[in-house]
Amino acid sequence: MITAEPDPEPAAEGALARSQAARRRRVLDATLQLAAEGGFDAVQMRDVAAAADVALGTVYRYFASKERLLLEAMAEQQADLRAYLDVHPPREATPAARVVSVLRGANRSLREFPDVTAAMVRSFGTAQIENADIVRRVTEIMTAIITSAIHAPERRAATEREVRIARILMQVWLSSLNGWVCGVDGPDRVDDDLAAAAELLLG
Amino acid sequence: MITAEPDPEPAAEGALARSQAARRRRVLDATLQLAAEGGFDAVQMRDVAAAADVALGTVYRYFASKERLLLEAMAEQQADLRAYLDVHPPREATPAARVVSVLRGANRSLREFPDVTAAMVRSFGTAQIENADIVRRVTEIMTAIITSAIHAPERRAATEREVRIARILMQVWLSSLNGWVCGVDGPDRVDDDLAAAAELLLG
DNA sequence: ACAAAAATGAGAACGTGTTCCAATTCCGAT
DNA sequence: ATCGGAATTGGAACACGTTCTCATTTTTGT
Repeated sequence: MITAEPDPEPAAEGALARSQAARRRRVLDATLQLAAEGGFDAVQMRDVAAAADVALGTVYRYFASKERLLLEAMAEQQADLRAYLDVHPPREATPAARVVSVLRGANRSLREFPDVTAAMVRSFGTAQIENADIVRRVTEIMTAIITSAIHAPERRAATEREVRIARILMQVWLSSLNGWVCGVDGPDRVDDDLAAAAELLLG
Repeated sequence: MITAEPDPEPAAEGALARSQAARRRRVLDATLQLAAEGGFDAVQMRDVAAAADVALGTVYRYFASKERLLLEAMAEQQADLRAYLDVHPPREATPAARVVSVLRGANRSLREFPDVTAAMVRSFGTAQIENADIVRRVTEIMTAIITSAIHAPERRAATEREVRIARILMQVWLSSLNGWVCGVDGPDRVDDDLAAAAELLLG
């Protein structure tokens, strides 16, 4: 079992690493599944463990808290979006139009699973110091998505000013999502806020 | 006891209303006290009740949840700030400078009690639909504070553009506070973000 | 002053996130 | 094939937000 590797995957270290990766994935998938069905409250750790076919303690071995679990799922989601956009950059003519296009697309996805989005945004809003690293990672990915949109398709380095603008847009995005999932505003408001901000900052 | 009113207060409806107001105040004060000492986690409902010299059930009669309790405290805090600024409007020459001045002052206060701020911002970030009304109230007050700063000392109605800018600044403010209380950024970053945004939007 | 109604107090009880533990299983190396 | 250590399991246990009950007090209307 040490030398014989029936697994076509050449990268993985060994059986342990593979089964751990599989476990981790099952837990994340169970989380998304439960969140899609009933939002934050439906993501109950005992249920996550059961759905992932794993013991409760194992969930906590992989994710230190429910908050962390949802934040890691969020980071993964954003990383996926970023990877997609690397392959399919926006084709609009102006920076403002590209930003609006990208973020509208992202919001369209988020709206398809409002409970998942709500669970993630809520976890984001409650994040504590012990999760600062993922929160930072998420914000960095979101900011990177926006800077890429600003000067796509050319991939030069972002200017100081562009970085500041991207950060503001990221913050508007997050605040607006929060307003949506809280029920303060409708989902269209997210798009509207971002379009207005992009216009004012880049138009 | 019906006609005789030893209380100098003429406005209140009756003894009940007065004792209720007093109770409510005690609960809010106890909340702030506990939050100041140990942040969100130290605001434990049983402790709030004990510190306010009130039964646990009574706390819940006045505030439907811990989240609501902290959000009402936040709304009150913001309302106080707004009232203060009505009396002491910023005297800087440009809109951007006035906005920066007002928000720096607000942040200075928030920094004095970081745990209180953290508790409030955290409650804001987790808000559910049942608290949409206070979340909206808080955001409206914050936005009003900013619009006032934009065109103080003259008190004309805000233009459409000004309202949109004020909303963006409010969202930047909230996101930045969230970044601070999460430990992602230092407290100075809040001021920096707002100064940069004000410059870009109003400069 | 008295009766009905509302508010409060005191505390038990429940749900869910989190922690902890003993027993077991699995992996990697000899 | 087997051993030592790590990972996992299953489940108990704990903490705190929340709900509920019932007795007691306070307020209101007559």
